[in-house]
Amino acid sequence: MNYPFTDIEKKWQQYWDEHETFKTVENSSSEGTDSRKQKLYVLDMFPYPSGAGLHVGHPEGYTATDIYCRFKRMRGFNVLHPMGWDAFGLPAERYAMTTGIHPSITTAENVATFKRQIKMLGLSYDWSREINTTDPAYYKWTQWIFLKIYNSWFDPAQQKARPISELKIPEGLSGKERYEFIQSHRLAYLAEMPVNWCAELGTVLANEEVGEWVEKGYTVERRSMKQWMLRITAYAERLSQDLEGLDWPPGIIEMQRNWIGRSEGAEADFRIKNSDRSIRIFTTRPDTIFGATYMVLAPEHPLVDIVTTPDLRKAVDDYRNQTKLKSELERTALDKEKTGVFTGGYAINPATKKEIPIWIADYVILTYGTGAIMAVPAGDERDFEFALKYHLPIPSVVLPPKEWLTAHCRVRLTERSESLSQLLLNARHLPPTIKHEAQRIFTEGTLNTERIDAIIETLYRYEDVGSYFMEAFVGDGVAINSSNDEFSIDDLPTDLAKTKIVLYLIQKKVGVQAINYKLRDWLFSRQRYWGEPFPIIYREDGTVKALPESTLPILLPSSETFKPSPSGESPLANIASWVNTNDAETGKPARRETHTMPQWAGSCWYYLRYLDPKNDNAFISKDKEKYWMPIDLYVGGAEHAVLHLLYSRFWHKVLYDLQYLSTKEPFQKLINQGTILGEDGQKMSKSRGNVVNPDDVVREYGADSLRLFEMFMGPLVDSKPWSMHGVEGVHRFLNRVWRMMTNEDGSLHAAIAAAPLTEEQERLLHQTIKKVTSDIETLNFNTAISQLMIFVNEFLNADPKPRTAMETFVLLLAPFAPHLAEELWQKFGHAASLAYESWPSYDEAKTRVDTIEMVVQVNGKVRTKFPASVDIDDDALKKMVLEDENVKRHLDGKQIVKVVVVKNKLVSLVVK
RNA sequence: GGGUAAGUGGCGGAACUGGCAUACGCGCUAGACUUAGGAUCUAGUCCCGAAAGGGAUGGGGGUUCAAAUCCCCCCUUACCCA
Repeated sequence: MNYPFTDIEKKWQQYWDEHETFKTVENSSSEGTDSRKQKLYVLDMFPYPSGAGLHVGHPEGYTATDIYCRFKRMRGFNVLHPMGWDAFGLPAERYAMTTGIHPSITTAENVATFKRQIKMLGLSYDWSREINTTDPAYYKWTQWIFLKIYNSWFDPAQQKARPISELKIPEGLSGKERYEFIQSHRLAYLAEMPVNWCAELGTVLANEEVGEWVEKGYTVERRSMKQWMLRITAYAERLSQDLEGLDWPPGIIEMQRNWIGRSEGAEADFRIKNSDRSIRIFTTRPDTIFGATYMVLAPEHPLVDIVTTPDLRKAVDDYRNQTKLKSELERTALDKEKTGVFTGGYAINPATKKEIPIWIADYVILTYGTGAIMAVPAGDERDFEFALKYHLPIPSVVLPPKEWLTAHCRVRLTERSESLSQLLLNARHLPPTIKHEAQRIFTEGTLNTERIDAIIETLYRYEDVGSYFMEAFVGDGVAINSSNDEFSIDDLPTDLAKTKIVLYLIQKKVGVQAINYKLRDWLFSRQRYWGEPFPIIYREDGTVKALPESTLPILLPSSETFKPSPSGESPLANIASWVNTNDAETGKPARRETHTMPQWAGSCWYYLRYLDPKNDNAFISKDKEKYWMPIDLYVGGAEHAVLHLLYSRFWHKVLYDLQYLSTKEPFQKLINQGTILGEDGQKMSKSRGNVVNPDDVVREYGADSLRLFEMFMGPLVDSKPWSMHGVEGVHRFLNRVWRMMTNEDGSLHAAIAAAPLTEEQERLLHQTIKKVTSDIETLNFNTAISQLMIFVNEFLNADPKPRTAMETFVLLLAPFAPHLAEELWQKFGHAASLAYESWPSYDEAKTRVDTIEMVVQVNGKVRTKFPASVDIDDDALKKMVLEDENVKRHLDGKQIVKVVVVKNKLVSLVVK
């Protein structure tokens, strides 16, 4: 017989709703009430309400935080635990394009489904704080934050954002220059950037979508367009630095670091031959500059037009067109064959003063570094490969260690061989003396390892690296072949060589020390309908004007047309009545910005809005922010390890700099729940047909069983496969709990009585309290549940069942299976919900046993076990050990060399 | 190719700072109750062995009285980066 979970769950969900059991109020000390309560902000990453509804992956994290919150409430914390909807986004828009149903309608439906499903799980959210990023009352403030970002600049001296009004403007700038100076300093700025345009789909794609459509055979083209950028790179250093104090999984911190990709190096100018222009490059290895035998510009680099000679114009243009079709990933993949074309132009290497050819190649990316590199084929894998392919010289500039040379030499010099002789004859650049010496050693037959090493080194020093070695040496070594008539770094180890060459470049005014970040500025425009409109208009003269705060929100027009225009512009561009407006100040006509913000925008700050969701006057009140922030626990999928968390941290820091927030970082502690795989161990997906729907599970076994199983499967952070049998297992457990507590007719079990606990029962009770308490604290829910099972296995058939033990158990079970626990709690005669009952405490002394099983090892093997009283003194114990028959048998005729006693665990004898 | 995490029964997993490997659950086997069972209860369940005993935490080596746990090498898987 199943316990009546459906009725119970419905009943308590209704109770919690009606009594607003989980509604949270601030209790700042000024209000006086509950000021002793410590605040706790526990947050789930809010979902995108897709049409498919919840899958069993969602409840994993939600249940974990719910258990934690319910536990903490019972421990006297003032807990904030909200939920909301990240509801702007592409799928709704796509769906709209095929069905003609407005995204706001599908979104509302999907939210309703998600909410129903989440509510059916009995999660203790404070629903009065529910937010939705598509709600104008919400996105009003998203737009407001954008204005704050737009109206700020980054002061490098103070390393922080400041209001644009505090920007110092150089004297004597004309009106236009002045405007451009200001625009170029804003944290939000317009720039010509490539978008992923797919003509067949008639839409622009997000970077992460490109792969999917290209695979399906569509052509995705890079097309340049003026777009909004956010100057996140200004914060690169702080975003990297402030990871330090966070309680995050080390792997995630590492991923953020890699994404920011800080690298130290130098920038240097290479003058273009027959021109007064020069090409600026960034390199992490300025010490290899003497080995730069050609340059490579990104195909989109603005100087390409200047350096290209008429005869090569066509080849260059063709190549540039091809590049447009490639994604950045394709371009930079190491295993792809490198391609490029010569422009006909030359530059002067500032170190060697030699003319070197300028190429373009798609493996150089315009937005990384300066979009141009000095190619040092001996010191960089990609340059090496490229130089081999196009027969460019590969001189050595850093001497690798011996082992590297031997391992990577193309010729095996292990013995007298034709190859060596051939090698030496072919070597073109060896100084004659060395050549003779080598030949002599060979013919005289005194070729030993040492001499071979010397020959290999000589080849490396004087010959073309590509001819004799298999790859580029990218490590640190000693500089060679690196001098000109006024300067040398020869014989210096890499780190010193770097310093010295940078000083030289600085002195010559052709270079500077520089730090580069892989992080790019954030492309913040989307050519979409279903997103936040920008509070921006363009005046007739082309200048940008930010709309005043008082005009917010700028509402998304309720258009029937969602398709983008053929030009790749946003669908909003088609709505003339919306686009064409007036500048309220001058009354002159103006056009609205037709791009919308990316989905990340709303999720960048949602955690703040929960604190003050109804505030019409501010995005958040200072008091509330101060009371609740930072977030004490943030749980979500690892797929957001980089972008969402980075973008949020960036916005947070801007708002912090502008003194709207009191914390530098939003998410103090972060946990990534693992993926729940299908029953077959594969990722759950419709196409594999292994998707588990939580509705089915709840109908069949109840929400408490679903919750319990998701937590029992294994550690929260691991990925693990689903198992219906496993759900049945925990469901059986809940049935046993029910039978332990109730009679057939549902009344409180007859055996429950005010009886004293046996010593054993008492110990198990206290051990259970202890284990469950510490396991919830550390989020080890699987082992907490095991302990609850052990308890039930013991008490199920006990008679009498001591009432205190039973009531305590209900409280321990409550965070995991709250519906069942509430129902049982009521059966015990309690009128109110147990949500704020105080959590059971335990007595450490009562968790201890007084006899333990002592293990005796002889030479590392367990030979016997016997009961011994706790804390027995060593001498008495030894005596017992030596009297033991089994031990005697193994000691027979041997000497005891050593005795190790581990208190209350074991005795280990070493005998000979 | 680089980085990170992980590899324990038929399966999910447990084992605190090195101290009885396999808790808890699933599955399986036998039995009980039942008209019936995909309900419930009882017992058993790492491998070899009749037993004594021996072996086993991906593989190999090391440190130690003692290693799933610490160190070195290798293999495999997952994720991230290139």
